[in-house]
Amino acid sequence: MSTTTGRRVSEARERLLRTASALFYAEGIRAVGVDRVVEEAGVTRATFYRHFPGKDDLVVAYLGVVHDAVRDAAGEEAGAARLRRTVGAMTETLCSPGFRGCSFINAAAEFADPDSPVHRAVAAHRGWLSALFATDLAAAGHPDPDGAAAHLMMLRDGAMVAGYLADPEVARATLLRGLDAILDEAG
Amino acid sequence: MSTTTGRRVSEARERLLRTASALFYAEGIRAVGVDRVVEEAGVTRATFYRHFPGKDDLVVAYLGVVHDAVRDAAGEEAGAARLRRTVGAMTETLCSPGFRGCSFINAAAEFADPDSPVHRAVAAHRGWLSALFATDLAAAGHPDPDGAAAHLMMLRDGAMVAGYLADPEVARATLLRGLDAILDEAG
DNA sequence: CCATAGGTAGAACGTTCGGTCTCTTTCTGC
DNA sequence: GCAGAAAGAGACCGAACGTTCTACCTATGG
Repeated sequence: MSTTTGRRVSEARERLLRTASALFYAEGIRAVGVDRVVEEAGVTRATFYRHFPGKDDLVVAYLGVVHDAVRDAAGEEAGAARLRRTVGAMTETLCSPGFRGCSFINAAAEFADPDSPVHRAVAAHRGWLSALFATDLAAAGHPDPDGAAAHLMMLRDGAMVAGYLADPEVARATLLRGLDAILDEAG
Repeated sequence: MSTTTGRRVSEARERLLRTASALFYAEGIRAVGVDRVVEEAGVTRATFYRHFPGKDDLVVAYLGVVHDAVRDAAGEEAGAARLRRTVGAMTETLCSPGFRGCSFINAAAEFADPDSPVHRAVAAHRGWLSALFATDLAAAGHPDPDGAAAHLMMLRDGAMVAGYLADPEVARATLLRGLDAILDEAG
């Protein structure tokens, strides 16, 4: 077990990932070069390439960070409560300053090739989220969990876009109202 | 009036714009360089820079082409009919092969700076579309045209994303059903 | 018939891109 | 105290980026 004691899982790697996440989200992925990330992380190029095979891997790691945050916000036990918690967390993010839309939707806009690792990561997250919605809806006794999950996913996507390019408060209220309506269809 | 007779408003310019539109939409704006556009349009760099001050202007022109197409699909006389026609045209696009989402949402993902000409063009189109929705809703006798327009805009945005990253048929049906529900609130 | 505008052709600009390299320093575990 | 991994410093690569340039050709309109 007891692996390298000192700086645990590489302090430089964490700084790299944190810096890249902020930059990619705020300015766009293709708009930010490796130079920028490396410089603002206070790390040398050599160090970057020791931790990541290439820029694409950094992008995938960035999306992994966002995915983990959503997963952690959701929690464990399936049901209407988790659904409200998950969607509630989204509406919080939606209205916070610096919100620039959904990381995954934005990434898919930049990486069109379905075979690209980045595009695959987007598809994986969206598949996971849809499945979570469907599971919770089923646990809440919804007669058509899959259809309702697809519907809810669309509402969420619209809210994410509107939170960036329109009024976040309206987006928040509309998404919450939509969730209530879907939950009303269940028991 | 009678300006240059021959090739009307510059054949080369039109080829440039057509090629750029296809490329930008299919692969992303930052992913496509001037070299690619110029080469695939069968035109030299000098010709490109005689017609466009720079790449940004080409991007804005591309968004203008898309905007014009939406405007033409909408038509003139305000009301429920125009609303159905406009949204109906969107659901057609949504389900057609090669659909890669909304040009404006995708452009905003790549151009984060609100002062950028590209971001401004996105905001302008979205403002125009929201206003069109509100006008039609008001003409149809909706009690809260602005609120309903914001709601419809969110449904549209969600459908655009879902048409690209999820099931287009579901997106189409859900958007159409949402429009009906909103129209039911009116007379 | 000549001026002019729009086109082609293609070299070149400086910058940035993603990525690789060598050399030295620092820290940890044995 | 010494081996070895992790990181710093920074030069370097070829390619692509957006952009500018000169030179020549070819239509038109006056």
